[in-house]
Amino acid sequence: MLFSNDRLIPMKFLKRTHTCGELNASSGSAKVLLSGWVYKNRNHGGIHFLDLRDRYGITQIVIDENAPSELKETASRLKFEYCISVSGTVRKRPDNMINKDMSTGEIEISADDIIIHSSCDTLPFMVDGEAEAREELRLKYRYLDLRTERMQRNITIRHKTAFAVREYLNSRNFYEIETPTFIKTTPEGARDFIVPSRIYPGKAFALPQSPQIYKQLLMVSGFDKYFQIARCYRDEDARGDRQPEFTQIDIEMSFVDREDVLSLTEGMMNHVFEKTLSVKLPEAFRRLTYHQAMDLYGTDKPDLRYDLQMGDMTDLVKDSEFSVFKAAAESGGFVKFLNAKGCAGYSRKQITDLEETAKIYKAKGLAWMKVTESGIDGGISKFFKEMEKAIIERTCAQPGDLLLFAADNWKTACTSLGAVRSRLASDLGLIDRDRFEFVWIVDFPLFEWNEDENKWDPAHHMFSMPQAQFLDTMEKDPGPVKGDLYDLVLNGYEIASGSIRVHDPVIQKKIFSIVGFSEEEAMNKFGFLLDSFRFGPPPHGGIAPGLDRLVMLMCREPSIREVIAFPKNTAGLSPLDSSPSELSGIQMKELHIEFKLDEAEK
RNA sequence: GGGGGCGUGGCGAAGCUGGUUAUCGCACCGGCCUGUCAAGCCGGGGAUCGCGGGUUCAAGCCCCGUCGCUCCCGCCA
Repeated sequence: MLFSNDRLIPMKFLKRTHTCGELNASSGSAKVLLSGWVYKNRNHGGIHFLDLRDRYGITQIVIDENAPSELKETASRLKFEYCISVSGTVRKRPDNMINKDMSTGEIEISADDIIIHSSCDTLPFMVDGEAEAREELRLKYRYLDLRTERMQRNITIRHKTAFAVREYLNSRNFYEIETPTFIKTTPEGARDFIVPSRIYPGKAFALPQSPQIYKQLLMVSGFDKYFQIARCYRDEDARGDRQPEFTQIDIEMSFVDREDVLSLTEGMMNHVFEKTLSVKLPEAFRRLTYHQAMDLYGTDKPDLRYDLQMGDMTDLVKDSEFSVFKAAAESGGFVKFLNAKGCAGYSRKQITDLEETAKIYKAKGLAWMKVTESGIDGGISKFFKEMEKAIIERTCAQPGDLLLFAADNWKTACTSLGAVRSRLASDLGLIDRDRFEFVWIVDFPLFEWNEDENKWDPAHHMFSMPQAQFLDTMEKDPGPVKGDLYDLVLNGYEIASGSIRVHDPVIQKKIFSIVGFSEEEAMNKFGFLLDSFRFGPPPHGGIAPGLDRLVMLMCREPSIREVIAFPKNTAGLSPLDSSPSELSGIQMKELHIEFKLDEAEK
C-alpha cells in the first residue's frame, strides 16, 4: 500500500499495463494504466488534454467534459513534471485529430482515474528541449536534464553501443574480465589520481589511466582474447572530448599481428553501427601512415568528411626571392600550401583571421596569393611572377582560388596549415554532418625527441613493438623507428589507439634504456610485468576504443559530456554533488595525510 | 600556465552612440475557455543587470580588477 494523493492506493493499481510509447490503433479499446510524467498540459476548461511521458514515448490523455468532477479537479491541479498514473480506456482519435508526428498519435486515453505520486516544483529549466539551459545548470540538475528527449536518446545509443560491443566480442570468443581500479602508480603518461592508504601509512594506490599492464598480464595468463568496458582515470585538464574519468572498450589478443587487430575492430564497428544506427560501414577502413596524414591534412586525426588536401612546394620556392620561404627551406624546413578553392574574394580581414588560426599552432605567419584570370596576384605574388606557371600547376589552381602557404619546420608547417584547413572547411560548409569517415593512421614513430629535456620520449607508451626492420638500429638511431602502432580516427577524432606489444624482455629493456629509464626504476615500477615475461609470455597486441567519443560522434554531439550520464565540468568539478569536497579531520587522520595550501589556495 | 567568448527575473534571449519606470518569449499566480498537440484569451507577481571598484550630472552599456562557466593552446603515453 502506498499513501498518496490523500488516500490509500492499492499497489495493484500502480502497476502499469503499458508504456507511454506502445499504444496505437491496433490496441482496440483496452482498459489500460499508464505511469509517467506530465509533459504537456492543455486545459480547455471543458475538455483537458495531458501529454504523459515516460522513457518509451508520449501518450495523450483526455479528461472529457462529462468526467466526474473529482477527476476534473485532480487533473486541474497537475503541473509540469508531476509524476502520475492514469487509468482509462484507449480510444481512436477522430480522423481529423490524428497527430502523425507522434507514434501514439492515432489514439488517446480517456481517463477515469488519476493518481498523483509526487508533485514538482517550478523547474529550473524546461525539459521540453525548446530552449537549452546553460550547461552549468544542466549539470547541477542533471537528473532533470536526463529527462530531455535528447539525453534519453543519447543514453539509449550509449547502452545499445555497449551492448553491441559485448555481443560482437562474445561471438568472437572474447572474455570480459575486470581488472583492479586500485593499482600501483605508474611513472609515464598522464598524472595519476591517488588514493591514500589507511592501513599503510605513507602509501597510496593510484587509479588506472587504463588497464594496459593488467591486460598484458592476462595475455601471459593465457586468456588470449580479453575485453573490458573499463573506466579510466587521468588527472589532466578536461576538454570537450576529455573527462578526468572516461570509458574505454579495452581489448587485447594473443598470437595476432596488426592486421588481426584492425580487422577485428572494423568488424566490431560495423556491428555496432548496424545495430544501433542501422548504418552500414565499409568492411575495411581507409589507411594513412602518420606521415601521410600529417603531410596531406596537417594532423594525425584528419577529418575526411571533406578532402581539401595540403601540398608541398619546398622544392619550387627554395631559391625564390621570398626570404621567409628561402630561410625555411635552407634550415631543413618545408613550405606547405593549401588551395582554398573559390576564396579569392576573401577580404584582408578574412585572411588575417585565417592567419590568426595558423598562429595558434605556432606558425609565424600565413602567406597568401590570389589566382585571377591574369595569373597570381596580391599577397606574396610579386616574388613569384617568374614561377607563376609552376605554382599554378602544382596547386591545381584556377582563377578565383586563394593559395595559402605555411613555411616552418615540418611539424609546425603541417599542423598550422592543417588548422587553417579545418577552419576553412567549417567556414565554407564543406563538412557533411551525416557522414561517418573512418580512417586508420598507422606507422607512428616509436620515439619523439623531447626538446625541453634533451631526451627521447615514448611517442605512445613503452610497451609498443618496434617494427622488425628497426630492431637492430633502434638504439643507435631512435628517430626513424616506426612502431607497430595504430590509431582509429573518425570524423577528426581519435577514437581508438593500440599497438602490438613487446613480449621480449630484451627488447623491452632496450626501449627503457632509449627513453632514459634505468633498470632499477623499470624493475621498481613495472617489475611485475617484466617478471611475467620470464614465464612464457605470448606475442600479443590490442586496441582501446574510447566509448565516450565513439558514442558522442554517433549521437552527433559536440562534447562527450552529452553522452555521459553524470559528467564533470571542464574544471573537473561535479556541479551535481559539489565534488571534490573537503575531508573531515578524522578522515585525514585515518589516512595519515595533511593538506598544505598556499594562502591563495585557501 | 596562456588566449578567445559568455554572465540581464526560475529558464532562454533583446537592450543602439551612456539618457525617463530595463523589453520579449517560456515558466509561475489568478480568471475565462469543448478537440488541443509550441493550445488560446484577459490580468498579475517576480531583476540590487555575476561580484568589487572607477569615470560621469547620469552606467546593464565605458575603464580596471575579480569570480564563475565555456571554447582553444599547453597538458592529455
